[in-house]
Amino acid sequence: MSLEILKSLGVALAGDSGLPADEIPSILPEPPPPNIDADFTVNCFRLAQAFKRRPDQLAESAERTLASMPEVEKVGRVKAFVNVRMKPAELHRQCAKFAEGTLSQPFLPESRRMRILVEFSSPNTNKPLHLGHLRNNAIGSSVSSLLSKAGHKVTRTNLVNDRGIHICKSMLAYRLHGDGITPESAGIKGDHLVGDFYVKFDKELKAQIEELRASDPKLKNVENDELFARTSIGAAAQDMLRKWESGDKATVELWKKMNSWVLDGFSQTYARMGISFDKIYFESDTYLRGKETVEEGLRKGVFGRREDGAVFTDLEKSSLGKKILLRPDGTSVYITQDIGTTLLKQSEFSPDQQIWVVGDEQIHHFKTLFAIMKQLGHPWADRLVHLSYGMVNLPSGRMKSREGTVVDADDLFDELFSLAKNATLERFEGKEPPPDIDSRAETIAMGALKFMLLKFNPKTTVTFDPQASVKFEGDTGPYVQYACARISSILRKCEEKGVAYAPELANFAALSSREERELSVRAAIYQSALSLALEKLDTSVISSYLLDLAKSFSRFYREHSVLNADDPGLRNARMGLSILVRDILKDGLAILGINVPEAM
RNA sequence: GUCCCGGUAGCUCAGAGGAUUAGAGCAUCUGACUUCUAAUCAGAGGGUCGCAGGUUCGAAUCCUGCCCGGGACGCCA
Repeated sequence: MSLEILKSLGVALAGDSGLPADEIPSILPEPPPPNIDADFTVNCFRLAQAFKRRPDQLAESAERTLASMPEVEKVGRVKAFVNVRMKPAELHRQCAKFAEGTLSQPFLPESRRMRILVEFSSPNTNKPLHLGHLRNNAIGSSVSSLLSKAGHKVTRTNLVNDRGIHICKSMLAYRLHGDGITPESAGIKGDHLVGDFYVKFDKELKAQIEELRASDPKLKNVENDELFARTSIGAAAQDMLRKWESGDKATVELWKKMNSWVLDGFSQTYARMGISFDKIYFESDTYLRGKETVEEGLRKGVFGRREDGAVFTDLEKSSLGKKILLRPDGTSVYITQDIGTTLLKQSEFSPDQQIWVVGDEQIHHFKTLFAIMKQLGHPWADRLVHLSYGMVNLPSGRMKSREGTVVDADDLFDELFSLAKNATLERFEGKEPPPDIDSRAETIAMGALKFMLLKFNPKTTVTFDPQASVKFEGDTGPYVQYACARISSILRKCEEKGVAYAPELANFAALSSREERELSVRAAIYQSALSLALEKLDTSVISSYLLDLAKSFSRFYREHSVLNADDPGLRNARMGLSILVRDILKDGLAILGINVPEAM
């Protein structure tokens, strides 16, 4: 797919280059720099490789070919950039056709569509979700949507980490100090209630460690981790974990109760974010998996056994060193579980590809996991992907739950909601505020938050400044939403005046201004943005694109009136263009998980 | 010690396998609401692209070395 004119160009250039018809590279338009008088640029530096020609030669051929086309008004060339200006009617017709194609059908050819399983979020059930989880959720969810839009069959999964010593910490603190309190009796969300006990445990642990140190000067240089089991509270937590693993009734009951509180809280947070999963795995169900696979690998000689009985694998060849898979006592480690769940997901859904959205501190872990899958001879092992992302820091540094510096997800939602509501109220000063103000404010707040999380490349460690990040002006989600709301408003006004859109009346030849041309071309390159985002698995490409398109629209809006256009031909052409732009903005925002209010 | 990621305007970030005069938002300053919504638009100032070499007609981009920041290299998860 591309502009018709560029498809023809591709055919001509391929003919010159002796490429077979089914290997014609698709040529996507690029916006020209502002000082060049053209609608779009054909970048032959980028195309040179695909056409197996030298950039300058390719550009010369392209220039000649384009100059001979009737739709073309003017062609210019700077080095290997061919700048094209089309006759307005053709420009708008071809751009609209191309952009509509992108909206209405998956942009990957059927032969390249796969079944893909994405795992993201994966929270621990000992504390509520925070800003870091929100970045994970936003990335995982938007990448899943992008993959679907491309034409892949996507399964969204979440592996909830609901067992282990950290869970027992909250449980123990609850048993010691809970006094029968419940989310209902306390009037707080279950995940927050449990999180509070986690913090309590940690405080008490710290105090006990201090006591220990004070009582014995030899402990001065011993790590806190090593002192854990020597505190009464630490030992009790370990004991609780053992009891849980052996199925002790009272322990399991408490665990079930507290976990259900946390999971209830999570569902509310997910629901508010508009995130859902096709399958939720619980580590309490899966944590014993992987052992059989490791033992089988041992029998087949893929893995080795150490003198003390531990099972390990040698990944020296991949320069990953040796990795323990089973401890000397036969118990499994973190990666053993991941081996198990990877195979479980593989057998349940037979995906062609699995993607994990997990923080970049686990890059090494996933390299190891993938190398082991390859050792085990799985043909899909080459396609496993760790989509890693950087931390979200505060201006003051890292967020630390133990120090109370985490930005809580629910609190942030509430804060953004009230800011959005106040901003909306300000705009209705002296007037009756709209009845749907709460839903508007919620849409705007979530739009601002998700856009903020998704406008950066996932790999970068980002700084979240609570003061600055919470704005609704500039490069933000609300800016893009606002462009949509304005278009809706234009269309409402048109309808009120009885001049609803009539495509057959549109005179696209009349759209000759710089703003109108630019807007059409931006709309047409939507697919380029999606393709690039897919290739990089980076939805920030889409955020940037949507900002550009919204900016182009805002400029157009300032310069040209739709409703008061000189004649029906021009008005309908502008309406058609505006509708297309709104549809693209909505479509792109939907990939990012952002809704659009009808009015703002 | 080894490996990975980053260092671009005061701040937060874009700059796809080299390529048209390095971009955007915020912040600062100037201008635009009797008009389809000013959550907007137009404009100004602000950069030795961490440093030093190299490859190239051409480097923020590729190569080497160094400096700075973050992370990983667990029988933690």
